[in-house]
Amino acid sequence: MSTIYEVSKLAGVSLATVSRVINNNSKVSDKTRQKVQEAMVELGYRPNSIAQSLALSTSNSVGILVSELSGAFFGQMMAGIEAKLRAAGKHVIITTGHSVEDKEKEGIEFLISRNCDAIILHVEAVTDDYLIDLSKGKTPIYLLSRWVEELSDNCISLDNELGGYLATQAVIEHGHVNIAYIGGPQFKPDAIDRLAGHQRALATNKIPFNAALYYEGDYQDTAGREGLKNLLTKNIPFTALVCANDEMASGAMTYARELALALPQQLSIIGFDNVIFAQHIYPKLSTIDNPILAMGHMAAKLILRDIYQIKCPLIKHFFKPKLITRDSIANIG
Amino acid sequence: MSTIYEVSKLAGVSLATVSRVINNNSKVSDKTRQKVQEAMVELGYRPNSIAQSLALSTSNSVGILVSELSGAFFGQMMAGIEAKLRAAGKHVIITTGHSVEDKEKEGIEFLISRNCDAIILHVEAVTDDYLIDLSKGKTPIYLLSRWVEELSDNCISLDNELGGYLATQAVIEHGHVNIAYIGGPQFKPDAIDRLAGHQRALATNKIPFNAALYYEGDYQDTAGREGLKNLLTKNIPFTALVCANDEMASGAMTYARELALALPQQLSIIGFDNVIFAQHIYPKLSTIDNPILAMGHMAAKLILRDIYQIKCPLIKHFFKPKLITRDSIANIG
DNA sequence: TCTCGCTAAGAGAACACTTTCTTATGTGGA
DNA sequence: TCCACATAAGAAAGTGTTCTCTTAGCGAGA
Repeated sequence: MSTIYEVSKLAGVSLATVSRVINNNSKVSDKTRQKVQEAMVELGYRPNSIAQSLALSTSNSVGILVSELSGAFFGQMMAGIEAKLRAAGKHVIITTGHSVEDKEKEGIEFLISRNCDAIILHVEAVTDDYLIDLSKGKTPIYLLSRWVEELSDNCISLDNELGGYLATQAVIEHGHVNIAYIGGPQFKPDAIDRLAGHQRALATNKIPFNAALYYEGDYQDTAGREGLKNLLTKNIPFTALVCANDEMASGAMTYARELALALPQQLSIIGFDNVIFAQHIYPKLSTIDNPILAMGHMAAKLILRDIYQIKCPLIKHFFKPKLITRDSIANIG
Repeated sequence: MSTIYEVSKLAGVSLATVSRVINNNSKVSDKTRQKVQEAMVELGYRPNSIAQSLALSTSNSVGILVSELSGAFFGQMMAGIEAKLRAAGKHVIITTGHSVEDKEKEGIEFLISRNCDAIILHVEAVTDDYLIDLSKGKTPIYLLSRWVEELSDNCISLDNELGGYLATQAVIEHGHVNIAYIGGPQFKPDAIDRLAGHQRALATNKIPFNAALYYEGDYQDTAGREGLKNLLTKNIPFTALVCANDEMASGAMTYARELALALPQQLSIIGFDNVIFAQHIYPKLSTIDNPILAMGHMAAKLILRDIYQIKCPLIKHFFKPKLITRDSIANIG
């Protein structure tokens, strides 16, 4: 790869002048500009953005840390962020944390050490204190789908508790009282909140929470299957199953059908997230809409505003989920 | 952020010594090492990998360019690559091309200019010649899910033609002769190959290809719905529908059910890719397994071997798809 | 014709590291 | 006791940019 030095030599000008042509942030005579541009073309010159980053200590790129690269939820999230940022000419550097503390920290350090202008974090294992500490550093951090009071200006998050409440409430309104719940891993903040919402809905309706009708899954489809299997072994009858995400709801539904249960007549199921395929499973899955794409957009807008001084109207930090009614809940009683 | 200079001052040693401690590639006495390490801890020092990159012109990271960040297929692909690379201590920088030429080129340039040690490309809009040209540059490139003969050592790809053939053949073996096809965008190599495979299967079985039973979709679920709607308006009877991916198959299936068609009795459907949710739609979708996760692993192994000299046995460049039989194809006649 | 003032272009430091070359220190053998 | 040698540590150059000073050159006004 040719360097700015070679260009300057070929064009017969100084380094500074070549730099001025590249960034055209300062007057350069047309004649000189032309000479330089011709030299750049001839050498196939491309600025080395590593060197630019070092000199500017800025990189025109923002880091994203997600738990996983696969899964409908993370796909939407990354796509949401990237679309807005790319439209503004910014690049995105993505890495993963796999929901384990060391890897999350390592990922964060990687992004910071790459001179990202800001980083967007979807972290689950790291503590609030760590994040607060981190926010005092040079690189601004933004939290997606996690709420830390002290960092609230930099948080974009969903009211997961409300979502959990709405899901269970929807099922109750169809007459169900015997309700099982397959939750997410209880070290993840959203999983905790969704469960809390479920319990609030039960309490509001004077239905006792029965720990035997609770199963903790890992948000994978296989956990839906395992969860339903496990719950059924207990021989406590239930007519509705609330799942903390759509993947687990799908897994449970598939397993229920293998058992020849009539759906939704014999078992009503509701999910959470409203990922695209929720409308393609049968019966079409009722669920809670998680506007993760919009939240991704919003995180990007926040950064565009704060970091790059591009004005973005309508900033919103806290999103409300809403119920999506489809065909997977039956009336009872 | 503190620098190596501040560490050296605090520890009372030279820059070189600090660097030696960081990289421990040279003898440093235990006493000095300890002093330096204490200074690093006290200052919360983290090496700036941008500066390291510049000095070393290497970055311990590999770039990935995908068409989209969302979608089950890309999720699996990214996850496959990342898992293997991360296990070897390498980082991944992901960006997107959105299947449009300019954006693909821009993404590639971004990755190259970030000093990636190698880049993995899933590109669809850029020409073979461009790629061949690119491969002559300093940064090694690897192509995933695309075959360019001149670059075959750096390609990992699936026999899409065979996959298309297997899908249609599966349907024919169930007695179908009136077969519709919803393809992918015909500028994408895999979409072209899958269609070619479909046509070969028809030809092998002496079934003429009827252009009226072909619809070109965009690989999204909505295209499945639109495609089926469009095909039905033509009033040419068909009993089976082959889709070039699972998303479109799901969309078509959902629409078919809305029309109250009995599935699979009145319409057999087969997809392609075997994404996770294919087993959760109803009837469970028969499809063609696309081992994209394994292919991602393989791309990573190839790079580990070529670039980082980590020996990886069992390199394989060309993958064969296979038929996954589930419940979405009915016997006929 | 001389000088003032403006603009285009150059010189060189800075960015945070790595690494080669060089020097200082200490050890062991004669 | 002296010298050779090994080894730890330092000095300084190099990596490819940007950017702040500084200077050269030119036109206009007196």
